[in-house]
Amino acid sequence: MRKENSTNSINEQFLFQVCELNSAIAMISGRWKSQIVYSISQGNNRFHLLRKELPNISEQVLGRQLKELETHAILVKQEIPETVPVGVEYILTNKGLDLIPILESLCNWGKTYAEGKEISVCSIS
Amino acid sequence: MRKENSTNSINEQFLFQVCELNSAIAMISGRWKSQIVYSISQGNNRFHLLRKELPNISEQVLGRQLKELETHAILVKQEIPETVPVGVEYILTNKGLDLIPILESLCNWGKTYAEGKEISVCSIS
DNA sequence: GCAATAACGAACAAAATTGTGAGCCTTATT
DNA sequence: AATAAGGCTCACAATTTTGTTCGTTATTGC
Repeated sequence: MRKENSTNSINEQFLFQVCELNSAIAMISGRWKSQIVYSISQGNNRFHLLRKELPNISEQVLGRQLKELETHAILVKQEIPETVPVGVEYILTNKGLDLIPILESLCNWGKTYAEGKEISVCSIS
Repeated sequence: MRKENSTNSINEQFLFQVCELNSAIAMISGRWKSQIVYSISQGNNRFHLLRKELPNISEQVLGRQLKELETHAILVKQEIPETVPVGVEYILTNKGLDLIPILESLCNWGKTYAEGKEISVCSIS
């Protein structure tokens, strides 16, 4: 899927080395990702619950995003024992949980300015 | 460039309405964007300074990202008076400045786990 | 027997992002 | 006269992300 030596991925690697900020953002950007993380933190930790929360997502896309979040160790998949067919729960790791307050501040930042807080420049430079 | 009625952009709109979190992330994701914002906050607020900081970026791409950040009111362009040819400074708005501490926490979050902090799940659920 | 639920995977297609090559304007310097 | 600095823009190509279609496993309900 990824070309190892495209300028695009070379640049991506370069940024990852400049600062972890860039890899952090790469982990949480992606169409549904941060919303999925947030929904799981709210208790929607099953495949079908997430589908209900995100009615427009297709199953393939949801599965793909979950797998990527798992790759980045933001969540883990756990089979629920004694269920047939076997049910699966998605659990945030401590890494994923640490992300929640940051997502909340991003959310508040967005809200503040969407609700009309004045945007200006501080001209004393 | 954007198709108004693609599923992709419908889904994007849907997420924007679910929570400002998603629009916030949309504003800062994009190959060089958060690094540019951070660099400007560190004083690299001219086109050519940013090029020095990001040696692999092309002028076209830098210009495009700056314009998008301007569209989202994260920064503004200001001509420096009395310069010939006219110089341009990029200044973070208060919206952009408010973003900096959030970017810093994201950066720390990334660093913490990249440096090997143990990742685990809290099994008391 | 047929549909539904839960949880995906593979292959492919559509759309979006990112990068490339070239060009433009003005002034100062060599 | 040619080149460089500073700051861009356009059209197009390459790459990546996102979405679609179909198929799978196993069990319960009608």
